[in-house]
Order: sequence, then C-alpha cells, then structure tokens
Amino acid sequence: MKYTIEKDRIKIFDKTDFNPEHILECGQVFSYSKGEGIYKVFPADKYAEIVETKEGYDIVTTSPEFFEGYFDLNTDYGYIKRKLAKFDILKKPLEFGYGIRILKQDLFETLISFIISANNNIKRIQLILGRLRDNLGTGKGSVKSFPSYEALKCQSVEFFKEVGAGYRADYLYKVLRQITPNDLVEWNKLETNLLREKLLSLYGVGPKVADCILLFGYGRGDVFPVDTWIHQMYNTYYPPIENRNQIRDNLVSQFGGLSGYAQQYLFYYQRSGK
DNA sequence: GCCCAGGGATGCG
DNA sequence: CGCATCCATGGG
Repeated sequence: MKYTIEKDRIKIFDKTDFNPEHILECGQVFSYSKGEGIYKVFPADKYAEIVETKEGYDIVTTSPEFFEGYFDLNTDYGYIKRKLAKFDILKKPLEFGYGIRILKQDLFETLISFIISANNNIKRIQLILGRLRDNLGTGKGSVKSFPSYEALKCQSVEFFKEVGAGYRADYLYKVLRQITPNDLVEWNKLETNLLREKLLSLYGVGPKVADCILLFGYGRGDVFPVDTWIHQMYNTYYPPIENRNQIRDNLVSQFGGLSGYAQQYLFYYQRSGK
C-alpha cells in the first residue's frame, strides 16, 4: 500500500486496503469516536484524526511514526485477502469489509478493555472506558489518555463499580495485582499457545478475551476469537455445535495463520446483519 | 418487563 | 475434564 510519512500526518494513497470505518467499527478497538466525516482515534496516550482525501486518507497526528505501526501499514492486506478469498464463506465478508486492517494495540489497554468487554455490548464498553479516561487519564485536550497502570492499580473495587464495570469490577481489581504492563511485553517472546496459557491464568481472561488480546495486541494471526456473533455465524454455515472451544479449534485448523484476519472479516459482516 | 451484549468464575458431577 | 448457574448494567 502506498503512503508517505510527513511531520504532521501520514498520507495514504489507497482506498481499497484502508477504510477507517471498516478498521474502527469491526469490533477490534473501542478508543475512537466518529465525527462529521472524520474519525478520531485515541489509543493509549496518542491521538489522530482520519480525513478522506481525493486519493485516499490522511492520518493527521503529531505521532505519525506511532500510527504507521498502529495501523499496520507495512502488512500487505491485498495478499491476505487474496489468500482468504479461496474460502467461499469469506467471499461476501471480504467485499463488505475490504478496508479492514488489524490494529497493533497497546497490550495493557487491550487487556483492560477486553476484560470489560465480556458479556457486554460495544456501546457500554465505550461508555465505561470513557469514564476511566475522564477520571484517571491525563492530558488537556478533549480526549484524555488511557489511564496508566499505576493510576488504575490504586483504585478500589468500588471505583470500578462506579464507572459501570458491574461484576467485572472485581476482575479488574484482581488482574491489576497479577501483572504489570511490562510482564505483558515480556510474554511476547512466547509462542502463541504458551502465551495463551499465560493470559488464561489472569482474572477475567477466558478463551475469547485471550484470543482478542493475542490478535489485537500481540498481532498473532493463529487465533480465532469466538463470541456470540461468530458462534451464530458458525452454526449457520457449519454443522451446529455449542462448545465454543471446539468451534475455535475447528476454525483455527481451517484458517491457520490467517485465522485472526478471517475472524475480523467474518465478525464485521455477521454483525452488520447482511 | 424481557432479552441481549465480542464471557468468565465458580461449583458440582 | 464437561456442564450449569450466576453475574451488573444499559439499550432495544
């Protein structure tokens, strides 16, 4: 994909492998908002606005190098889509979400966000995360940074209940006493299944949340998060089963190292209701 | 009022 | 192991 990096922006000259709506609304990320014709993204302590141009999109930001990695601009999604197009089940999802890219998100933010995501809906997840930012984030602009580990760790269970985390308040309180952000970075050395075991040992992290962290944080393609939408999709197009771990294993053995990518196109399409 | 949302922890067999 | 039950909360 063709793009250039300037001081105050990344200019993307492509609309086929990059579409902000597809990227941000395919369920992988919660730290964004939609304005009038522009998307605002605020991962960790960074900020960018995405505006459409004649030939593509501009990512306007003071941290262009960061967003080059964040938007995974060096990965060839044309190649990935050509590989996935060989599966009939992905034909329509690939047409529908052609501009999806998998974001490389901050590990700690991803952990906290997806613990909150469990048995929850995207709107309310964003509501809770927004309250965390407002209460504990730093910065003077309209959007505060994601709270630091230290700021979160000194909060009580009651605090997490007050921001609306519900029964997940206890998970958050506990997981902050199990790991530091640096532990998460260290674990990146591990092979996927070992890393998955580590994540599964954390409070509030089960198979689905672990796979989300592996895919959206660690960038591991050989995982397949199975939530209610994927479950629904699976039972529509495959012989129906109820065990989500079995569904996960079946899909990973079918899509291999491209599982995570396949999952995003399928999730986005399934949730659209088309 | 009922159902559901990017599920996970716990307990029981 | 596999399975059932419970869990807060807000929006449709």
